[in-house]
Amino acid sequence: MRWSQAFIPTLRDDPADAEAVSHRLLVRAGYIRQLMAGVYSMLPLGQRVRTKVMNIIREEIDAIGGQEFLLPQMHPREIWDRTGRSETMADIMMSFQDNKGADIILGPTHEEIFATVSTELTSYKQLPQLWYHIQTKFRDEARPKSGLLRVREFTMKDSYSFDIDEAGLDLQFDRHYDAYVRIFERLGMSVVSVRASSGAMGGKESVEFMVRSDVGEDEVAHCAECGYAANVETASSVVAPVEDPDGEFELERFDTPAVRTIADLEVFEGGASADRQVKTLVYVLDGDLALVLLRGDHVLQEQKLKDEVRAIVARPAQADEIVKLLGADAGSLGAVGVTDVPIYADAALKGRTSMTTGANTNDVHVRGVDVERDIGVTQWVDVRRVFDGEPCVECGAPVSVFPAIEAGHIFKLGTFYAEPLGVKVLDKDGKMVPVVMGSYGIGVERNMAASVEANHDDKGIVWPIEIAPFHVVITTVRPDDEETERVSTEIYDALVADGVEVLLDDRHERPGVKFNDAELIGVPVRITVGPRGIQSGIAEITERSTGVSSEVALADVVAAVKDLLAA
RNA sequence: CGGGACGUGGCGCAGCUUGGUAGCGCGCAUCGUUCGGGACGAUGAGGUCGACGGUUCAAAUCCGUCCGUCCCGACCA
Repeated sequence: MRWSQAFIPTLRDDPADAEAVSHRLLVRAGYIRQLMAGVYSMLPLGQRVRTKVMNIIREEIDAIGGQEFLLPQMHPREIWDRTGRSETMADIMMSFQDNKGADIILGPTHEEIFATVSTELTSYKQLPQLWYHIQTKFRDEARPKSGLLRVREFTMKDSYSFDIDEAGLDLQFDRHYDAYVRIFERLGMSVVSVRASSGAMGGKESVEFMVRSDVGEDEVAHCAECGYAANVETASSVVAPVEDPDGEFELERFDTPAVRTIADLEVFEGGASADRQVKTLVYVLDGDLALVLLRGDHVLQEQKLKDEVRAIVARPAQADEIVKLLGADAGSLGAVGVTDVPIYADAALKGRTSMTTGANTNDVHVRGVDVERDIGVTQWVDVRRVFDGEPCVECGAPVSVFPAIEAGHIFKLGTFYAEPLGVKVLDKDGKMVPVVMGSYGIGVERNMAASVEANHDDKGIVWPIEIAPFHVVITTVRPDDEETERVSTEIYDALVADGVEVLLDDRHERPGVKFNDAELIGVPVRITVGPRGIQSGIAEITERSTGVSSEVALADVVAAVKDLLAA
């Protein structure tokens, strides 16, 4: 491709308000343009990279036995009603009515549709199966952000495995795990795999692949010592023990005028330090009120709560709901004597005595609380958020908590979809059994952006060779010079004949402009051809990643470049 | 969904307080001089000032409504 004929609209100014480097660079270097919130056009450079990312994924999934499908983007609502997800995922679903008035959903994912196709499986002899497609997904995210990292329309490779039993699922799951590791490696990213919450997906076990990044929206707790890694949505850590005073204590109400927070009570005369208070939260879990108790200095992790009590929707109760239930405002709440709603207490409160908590009367607290004696705990749970530096549950070393981009997510679904959608086969004994499923997702454009987050410098993008839009850029220093044009075209033709993807920068620009643009768009290898070099029979080869240049005899340029690319 | 900000040539912005019919930088076109790390000069093209409504002799500017985009938070496979 000759640059003078290519559409590569590079910009000198950063786009306004771009907070993620990858977004800034992809826009400036002419890869993408925004059409509306969370919806992007791929320009030629972007589409070349996107295609390469998809091909890498395709290769790796094919390599573990995947069969490629293409399922539709429009789904009849009824199918989603059957699994209940038209309810549970309602807030992110894009939908419309066709001209007949039928409800159509633009697929946010494809479990239901693959499961529908799979009802044609009839025998255990047909299993295992591994099906996938690479298709556009629509998710009406409340807040798209960070360019390609969080969008409303995107491409995803999602695969689905079908097995006769758990053992088969485990095998397919492990194969996907390895395939994903290879994919991320080829995309130039180091990932940490973490235990995750499966959220609205149903099923039980899931693993997320996380790329550490300041613009990531998830948080990972990771122990460098033993390798423990979990999304903070499921992570645990060791609780620093607190010594309670010896002896039996009676419940004792006392006035605490104007005390409304844990911190207030800490400094109040006769109060208690945060770790000797019981924090009482009122939550609405799938429509029902419940109390959630934590140690005063601990923070609730909502997803952990949802997982513990198997709730789909959780929200803090509103002020009026709280007063109606407990008779006091937030700030004076306690669980002592409460019997009419479930009480979920965090494990860190177990065995604690002489604690202080609200008395369910405004401006009154109660001390001397023995948690197990005085509170009717329905269920002990682990719902505490993990913080950086706390001891690892596995080995005791301090864990680090850092933000990360979720690059891929794999799930063991079990029979969550097979049951309602009737995916059943006859087993060896002629018995009808539900098929055991897994699902495995990886977002194409998000991974493009994540790769840029991981591979850039102050000059621009530094693509790994496998996904670079072009392998080589030939920068002609004087395109108007006949010899330069002839020599650079010769090199270009020779490389192209060898299957190398080359961009010939024949634009009539000053060299500085062309060098800067080449670096900005991130082409891995640059060949500089100009009259000065031709006179002494050489061209210059520069590696983008290191910036290192070497002068090579014109006759050896093609071989030298191919060596570089192969390395 | 709550809070905040913004919307003016392709891109980045000023002008709005105090109404008088639009300007700067970059980019773009032509010509010339340049040319191994973002050149310079001359000439030129390009704008329903987000939309609709109102006030006014007159609206980018004042008022109202709506739409859009971004940021913080909530939410989120």
